[in-house]
Amino acid sequence: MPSASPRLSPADTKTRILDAAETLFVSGGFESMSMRQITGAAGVNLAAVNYHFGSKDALIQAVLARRLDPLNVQRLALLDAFEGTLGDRLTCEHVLVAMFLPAVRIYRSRAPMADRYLHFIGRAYTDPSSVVRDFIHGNYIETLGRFFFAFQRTLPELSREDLGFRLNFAMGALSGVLAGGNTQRLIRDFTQEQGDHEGVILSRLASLLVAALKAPLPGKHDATHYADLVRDAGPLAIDIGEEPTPVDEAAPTP
Amino acid sequence: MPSASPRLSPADTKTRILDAAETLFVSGGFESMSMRQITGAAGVNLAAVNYHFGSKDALIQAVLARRLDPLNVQRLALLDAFEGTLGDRLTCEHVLVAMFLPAVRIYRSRAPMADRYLHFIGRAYTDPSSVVRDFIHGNYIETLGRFFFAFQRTLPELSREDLGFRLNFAMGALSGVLAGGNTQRLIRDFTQEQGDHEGVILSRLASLLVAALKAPLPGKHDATHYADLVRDAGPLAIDIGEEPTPVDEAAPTP
DNA sequence: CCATAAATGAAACGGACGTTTGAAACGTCT
DNA sequence: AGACGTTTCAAACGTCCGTTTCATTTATGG
Repeated sequence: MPSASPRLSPADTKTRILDAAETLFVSGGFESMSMRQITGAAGVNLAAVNYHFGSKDALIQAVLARRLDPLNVQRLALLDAFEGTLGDRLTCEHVLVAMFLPAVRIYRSRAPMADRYLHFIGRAYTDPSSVVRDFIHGNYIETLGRFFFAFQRTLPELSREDLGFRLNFAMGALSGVLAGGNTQRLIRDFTQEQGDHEGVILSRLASLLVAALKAPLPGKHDATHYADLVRDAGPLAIDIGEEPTPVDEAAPTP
Repeated sequence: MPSASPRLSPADTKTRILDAAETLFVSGGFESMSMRQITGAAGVNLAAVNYHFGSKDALIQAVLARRLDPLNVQRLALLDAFEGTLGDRLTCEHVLVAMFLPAVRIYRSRAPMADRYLHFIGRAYTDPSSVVRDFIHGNYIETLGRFFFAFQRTLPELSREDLGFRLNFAMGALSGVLAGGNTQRLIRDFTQEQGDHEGVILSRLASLLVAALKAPLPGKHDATHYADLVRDAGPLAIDIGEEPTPVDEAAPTP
């Protein structure tokens, strides 16, 4: 009879911890995943996380970096390639493709894992904990900055702050969708009956985001159409309570 | 000299707790807000939360219900009014108006508070904790069900599951946008230079969501356009690591 | 084969968590 | 005034948290 539990290689231990932490993070967010849950699910000792990563904060940063770093590398490489090839003929659509094609390709190359991967991205971008938010902001502001200037080149009529805001809008919408999971169904739906060529997927996704990025023209007709509906609705007595008293951030208990 | 801290009325105590909890929830999510933070910020005793609400879980449910219940009441009333008035002439756009007009009116009626209000809604719909998720799902599945059938009436060509999925998509996108905060800027942007009549706001919002709800027609032209861009991108060597070993949800430490 | 570094294991650390307790302070009656 | 129900208060409860310690086991190089 072989030994009951053969020792794992160090690389295996680190990978098992990362995998377990990633799963728990997707299902409950950063604050709700405990070291004992992580190490228990990974089948390693409780002290292993602090030994291999240093702390829980450092662990979640490793979890995030493992998935998001290669994505950003590919995005920047694609943007560089487009800019080098096209020069001034670069369009807003090219930049969008550079942003989303890497994720779409990952989806297609790893079908069983891709759904989880995209769900993870959505969770990472919407997690409320400051550890995750600060990491996302700190480590990807560089990538976002590059894309910001690229978009600015292709949409010169937008001011700095206009563009920054609309980029936030587009990223927020995408994150919200991904955080809901079930992106496999999303992509299948967006590519119905056409075969899932990457071009089709991207055209569906981009058509929504281009609408947010390019300033919608006034379009009096639509406005008045909805104004009619609003008039039909009549007045609504809405009461959502009083203005809350501001919270002072003083220490709770000394 | 008057007494240092005059006793508050019970209603004030409950309201102060709700306000403080709401603020802390928006800034850090459910799991990261502690009872000592909440009561400290509200200026009440630590035991007050358990006395007035019973538990931390019950408190967050009260926080959520205070803001979301009146919203759903208004949404359902508006939907009823539309259905009663229009009958079979009800359109997909009417149902969208019934869903979003209450939030838009709240925004307009309480300018300084509305931004925080919409930010709160976004956080509530994206919080990863199971307490919040279960409450959202349990208490609003009824409202969602009513809107589901209304949408189904106006979009009969979509199957049950098709429509359910696309509703999830639309709600996810909206939640992601709202969770990012700064919705004041969003609405100002969507209504630029036209005065912020409700009809204009809704036409901007709805134009995005209608695109998600109504099945996008194949549109070969767009697809091939993006396919060209994808071809320009060339092959990408993407490695996101191995398939993670599944996590067994066994108890961490007995 | 033994010395050395790397990795794991079991157990405990101080602290923060949500919750409970029991007494004190308050408002409200007859 | 006094009794009663309600609300506040300080203090402590047991539990779980992230982290640390230190002995032990495993792999590696001379």
